[in-house]
Parts: sequence; structure tokens; C-alpha cells
Amino acid sequence: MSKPTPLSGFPELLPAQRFVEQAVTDRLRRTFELHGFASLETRAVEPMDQLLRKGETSKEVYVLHRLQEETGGQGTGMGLHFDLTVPFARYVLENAGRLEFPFRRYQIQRAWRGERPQEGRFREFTQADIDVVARDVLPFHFDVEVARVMAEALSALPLPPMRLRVNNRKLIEGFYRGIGAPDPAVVITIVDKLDKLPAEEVARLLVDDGGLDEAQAKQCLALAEIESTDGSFADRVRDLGVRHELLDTGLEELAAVMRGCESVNGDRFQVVASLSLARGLDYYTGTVFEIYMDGFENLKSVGGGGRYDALASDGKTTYPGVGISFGISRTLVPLLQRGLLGSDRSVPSAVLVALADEESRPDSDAIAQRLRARGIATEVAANPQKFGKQIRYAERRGIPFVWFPGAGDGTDQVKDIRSGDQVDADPGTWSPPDEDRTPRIVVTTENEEQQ
RNA sequence: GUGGGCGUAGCUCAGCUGGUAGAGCGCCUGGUUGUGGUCCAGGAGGUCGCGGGUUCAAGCCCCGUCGUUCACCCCA
Repeated sequence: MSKPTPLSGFPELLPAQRFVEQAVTDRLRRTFELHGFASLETRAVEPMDQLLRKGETSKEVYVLHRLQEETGGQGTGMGLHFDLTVPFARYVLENAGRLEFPFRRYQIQRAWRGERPQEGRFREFTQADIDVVARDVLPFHFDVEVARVMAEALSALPLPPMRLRVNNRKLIEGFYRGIGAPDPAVVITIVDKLDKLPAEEVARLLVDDGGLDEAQAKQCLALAEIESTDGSFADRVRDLGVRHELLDTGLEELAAVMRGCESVNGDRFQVVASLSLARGLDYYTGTVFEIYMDGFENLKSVGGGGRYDALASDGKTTYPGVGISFGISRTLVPLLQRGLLGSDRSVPSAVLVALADEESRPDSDAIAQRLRARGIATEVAANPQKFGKQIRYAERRGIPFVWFPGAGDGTDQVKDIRSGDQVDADPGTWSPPDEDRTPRIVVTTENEEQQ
């Protein structure tokens, strides 16, 4: 069999990289749970009609069918989910009678999209979502809470600083109605292209496709330009002189989110009111979020979310929600591939017990067991090679300590192969420094890389 | 789906106007006979993505194909 080539869009990590990914998900999980979010996993597949509803028609869903199905058959009618929000909404409806509301959950899981892969964009990827869902009414303070929890979670990760851009659908829709736009939804999708097209181009689209006149288009761009890290955006919006009830509501909500997030601002995280933000998905009804990673603006948003008041509804009861998701693969894989993030070991082992000869393997095994019993990850050398080879075996894998049974007059010795220090040691009492118990994440900044 | 770039050793890549396949790193052995990293000497490893064409001769030119990558689209 010839060497298989990688499948584009289906990233697979090396052990040292996988350790980083696991460490990141562990930390996310810890933060989410500290805030009382329960873990949830939903099945990988959903019925196609679930996946394709709610303005998701453009999604490139991977459809399931059985290999031996009659040709021309209708398939199974199931597809792989492409995000975690839609399956969650379905799950809430299905289990509404057994859940306590407001229900908060986190979900760290894979999703699939059949789109063309690019850096940070994959066909199979992992994301971390938090959502809060209530029955009938979801108090607004949850909009603030999900933002704060995600901010806290991301600040704790060994990643570049993040920026959370926030806007409010009511605000911009109210504004567009206030200036007399015939179809606010169209205006939203056009304004959303501002980060890709020059302003003049967007202005022309607003006139040609949005049905606005020049003055209205100018107003829209003026609104989109507004950005602030505090509540000052509100005055600048009001200065534009547009009046609409929905606009006022949106301004109040966005101001509330900004106020609520003040304390999470810092070196590692910044919350920005950004009035150009719209998001393509049409199920968002109020607050919308997008996350950006400093220095990686080319990846576009690495997370996003918002409030969806009507995504989950069984006809009688609606379950409004608000949530935010973070792209684990999207952020981690580019950093890992560029070598900006890694770990100092490819194995969990902190200690390699050397093997003098095959006959003494039980002795080495016994030492390893005593270390493991005290929580020290330990492996025994694969072969009784010359000790130089065994040290090199450890060195290649990043294992910091090599244990020599009966090295000094029958006393065991342990060597820190980084410093070369070798000391007498007892497997019943010796411990590595805490920082050596598990692999460590190694962060290289872009600047260091260039030097 | 549309358009461009790129497929040569495990990895990163070089290979001139077409003339018998190269480097660095890594790997293996020895120097160093239970203590690695440095150094020295030696060694293994290639259907040049695949198929066809042009030519005395193709890694190089042409066509096709597959893979990969970037952009559009869309988004985590």
C-alpha cells in the first residue's frame, strides 16, 4: 500500500499537538463548569429538515446514506450537524419536559461542513459552545453572562489576545427602519460585507440592491463606522439623528452588555461595541457576537453567537436562547501548524525507567508501578540498550527524567536529563517538580519567531 | 461550485536553455565496551503524484487526471 495522503479539511494532530488541544478543552471545561454550565453531547446526525431550516439553506451539509442502498433511493434523510446550536435547539425541544429552565449547557464537540478548506477552516472541526435557554422568556442579563463566561474562559487560554465584537440586531434594524429602508434584512447582509469590500462599493450596493438613496446609504455607513470600547457608541448613534423605537431598545441592550463586560477587559481580552457587525445567520434577534484573535484577523471570526428568540419552538412554547461558540480547531490548528504553539513532550511520561537487561525487566516494572501509584506518569524502556540510547529515547520524547535501578551501590538513581544532575532516589518518596508532572504548553510569539 | 499556485528522500526544499537524482535537517552504525546532547567517520533511504504525448533523450515541454494549497462564496 502506498503512503496515504492527508485528507484536506480533516486535520489530524501529532501527539504533542493533541496534548495542547486537550489542555485547552480541559481549561474551557473547567471555566464553563465553574459557572454552572452542564456538559452535553448530542448525536452527530440530525434529520435533514432540522439542519436545513432557519435560513441555513446554503450550508453544505454532509448527507448520510447507506453504502448498499438501492441506487436512486432517497437516502437516510440524515446529515452531519454543521454547528452545535441547531442540534441543541432540537435537543431542548425533545427534552423540554425533563430539563430545568433556564437551562445552561456547554458542548465541546465536532461539527462538519462540506465547504472548501482553508487555513482555519475545515470540513471536520471542534468547537466549544455555551448557551442558556429558557421557557417563554429569557432575561436579558444572560446575554451579558454568556459573554462574560466566554471572555473568562478565553482569557485563561495560552492563545493570543482575543477581541469580542458586540452588536445588536434590534439596534441596526431599528436604525435602518428609522431611515426608511424598504428591506432592513437586505441592508444587514450588504453592510456585513464591509470588512471585505471598500466602503464606496458597499454604498453602491446599498443603493442598487438595498433600495436606498445616497443619503440613506451614507447614514448606514456612518452607523457602521461606529466602534467603542465603552458606552460612548450610544451618543454617536444618537448624533446621527435617526429615531425609532427598536433602535432605542437595541441601544439600551448593547449598552447593558458593554456595562456588564467592563470588568473582563484587559490585556488578554477586549470587548468592543462594533456597529458594523451583523452576522449572516438570520435566527439572531438581538445581541450578536463575534470573536477575533489578535494578529490572526485573516482567519476572520474565530467564534460567534448571539440571541435567538425563536430558534426552538414546538408551536405552543418557544425557548429563547443566547449563546456563543468558540472555534477550537479554527484557532488551534493554525497556531500549531505555524509552530507558535506546541508542547515540550510527545508523551505524558515524566519518567523513563531504564532497563539493564531483559532479566531485570520485572525490577524496572516494579519501580514504575511504585511511581505510578503516586501519580507520576512513568514508562519502562522498550529495550535494554546501552544507557546512552535509553537516555536518547527519553530525550527524543521530551521525558525529563531517567531512572536507573540500582545504579549506585544498589541504590536507585534518577537523572534530570536536561541538567544532567543525577541523584540517589527512592521510588516510594521521590517526586518530580510539579511543573514536570505533565507536559507543558510552549508558546512562541510571532516576534520571537522572526528574530 | 469557479479561478490561480504547487506536487522531487521521513521533513523543508534546490535541480540552469531538456542530457544518467541533490542539499540541509532527521534517521541508523561506529569512534565512546551501561550515561544522551557537541564533534568526527561511515551508511540506509527516491515508481521525481499518476497516465499519456513530444523528443535520440523528460524531474524540466504539452495534454489529461488525482492530490494539495490560496482566493471567491460562506462561516467556527
